[in-house]
Amino acid sequence: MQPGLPLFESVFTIDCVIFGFQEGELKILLIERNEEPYKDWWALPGLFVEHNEGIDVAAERILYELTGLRDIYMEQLYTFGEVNRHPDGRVITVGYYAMIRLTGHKELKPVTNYAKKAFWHPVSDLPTLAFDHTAIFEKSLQKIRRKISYQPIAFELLPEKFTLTQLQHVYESILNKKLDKRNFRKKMLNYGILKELGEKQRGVSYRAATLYKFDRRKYAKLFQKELSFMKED
Amino acid sequence: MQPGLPLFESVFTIDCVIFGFQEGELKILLIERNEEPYKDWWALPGLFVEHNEGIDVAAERILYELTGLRDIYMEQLYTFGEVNRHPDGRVITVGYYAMIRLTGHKELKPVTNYAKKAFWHPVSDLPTLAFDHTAIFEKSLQKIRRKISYQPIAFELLPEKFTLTQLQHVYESILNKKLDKRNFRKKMLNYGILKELGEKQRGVSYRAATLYKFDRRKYAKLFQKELSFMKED
DNA sequence: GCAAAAGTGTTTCAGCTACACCCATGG
DNA sequence: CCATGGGTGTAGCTGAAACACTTTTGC
Repeated sequence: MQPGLPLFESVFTIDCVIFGFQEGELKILLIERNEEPYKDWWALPGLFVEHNEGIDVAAERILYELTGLRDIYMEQLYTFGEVNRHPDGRVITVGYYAMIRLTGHKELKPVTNYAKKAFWHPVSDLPTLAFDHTAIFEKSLQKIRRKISYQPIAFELLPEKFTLTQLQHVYESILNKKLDKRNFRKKMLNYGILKELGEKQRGVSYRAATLYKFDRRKYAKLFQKELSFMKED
Repeated sequence: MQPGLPLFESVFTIDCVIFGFQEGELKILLIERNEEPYKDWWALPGLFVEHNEGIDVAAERILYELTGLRDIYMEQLYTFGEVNRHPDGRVITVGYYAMIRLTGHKELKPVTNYAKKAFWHPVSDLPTLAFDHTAIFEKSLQKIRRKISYQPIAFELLPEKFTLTQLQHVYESILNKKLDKRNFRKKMLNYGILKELGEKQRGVSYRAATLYKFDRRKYAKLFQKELSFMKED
C-alpha cells in the first residue's frame, strides 16, 4: 500500500453469477466449497481481489479460472457490504454476472483449490447457498430480467447460429413466463437485428427451422445504445 | 481485523451524488476539497468507510454530516475499482445517489475538515470534478433517468405538497426534455397515486394551482413494487 | 401415417402523441 | 387590463395481445 492513504483497509472479494442456457433451461454455475467457513456448501464462485488489480480484471480472472473463457459478456451487479455477511469479519464483495454460451461439449476446467467441484444448476431449483449468495443471485436475476427488455443480452447465451424458437426459450426462461409464438417472431423480426442465414437446422427429427444470427452491426446502427425489447410484465 | 481472513486488504471509500431540485433545476451537492490530492478541486462528497461499518450505514453518515438529514432516499449506484482512479494507490469506491427535498430555507451544515465549502450546482453546468467523479455523476444521472420511468422517485425531490407543474418540471429536468402539459397531467392523474388536497397555492401572482401529495399507500396497493412511468425516449 | 415442431395474419384494444384556447389571479 | 401560469378534450396512430391451423420432416 502506498503512502498518503489512511489505514482504512477492508477485505474485499468478487463473487460471480455465471449464467448459461442448457437443455432449454437457464442455469448458473455453482461450486462446492472445500474450505471453512461454509465447507461443503454450494456457493457462487468468488475470489479475493489482489492489490493493484482492478475489480473488472479480477472478475474476468474468476471466469477464466473456472471456464477457460475470455471476452465474455460480464457486468457489475451490486456491492454487498453488510458487516455480518461473512462470519470471519467484515468482507465487502462486489457481485458480477456473466453470460456464456454452453455449446454442450464445453467442459469446465479443473476447479481451484477452495472448491471441490463445479456444476450447472437450473435457477428454478437452487439449493441454499453459502453466505448471502442467495441474495446476490436473486439480485442478478432481477437485473437480467429488466435488462433483457432493453438490451440484446439473450444472444450471449446462444450459439452464433440459432433458431427463433431457441431465442424464444431464452426469453421465456429469463422472464419465467410463456410468450406467444407469433407475436414473438413478428416483433423480433421487425427489429431488423436478426440476419437470416440461408441454412436450416440439421439432424432434427421434425421440420428443420431456419437459422439466424444476431447482426451486431445493424443493431449498433439502429440504436446507438439501447432498444425497448419485450414488455416487462 | 479478525483472524481467519487472508491479508488482501484494500482502501475503500464511499462517494455520494446528492440530487436536489431548486429554482426549477436539477442540482447536485459538490464540495471544494481542502486536501491533497485534488486540493481546491470540486468533488463529490465522500468518506472512508470504517472498520465494522456497513456500506449503507457509511453512505447515510455522509449525508447526515453534510446536510443534517436522515431517512433520505438513497440507493447504491456502482462500484469503481480501477487501479488508477486515485493517484495515491488503489482505492475502491462505492458510489451512492440520494435525493433530498430542498425547501429553500434548509441550510447546509458546516462541512467536514477535508472540504472548504459545499454548494448546489446545476447538473447542466458542472465543473470538471476531481478523481473519476465526473464518471460517477454521469452514471448516477443515467440511472435516475431510467429509474424515473418505473419508480416514483420524482416525489423525493419535491416538498410534501406540490403542484402538477412542479412535478412536471422535475420530470423534465431529469429527462432533459420538454413534456406535453396535457398528456403529462392526464397520465399522472390516471395512475391514481396522487391525492388532491383541498388547497391551492398561496402568494403567487397568477392563478393559484391545486396542491397534490403523493399517496404512498395507494401506490403500494396498486403496484407491489413497480410501475411503468413515463416512456423513455 | 404419425409425432413433433415450424411457420404464418388478422382483429381488437389500450395507451401515446399532437395539438390550442379560455380561465383565474395579482399587480 | 395585462402578464403569467393553470387548466382542459379529442382524434389519429401505433404497438401489444389474443388467437388456430397448415406445413415439413424423420422415423
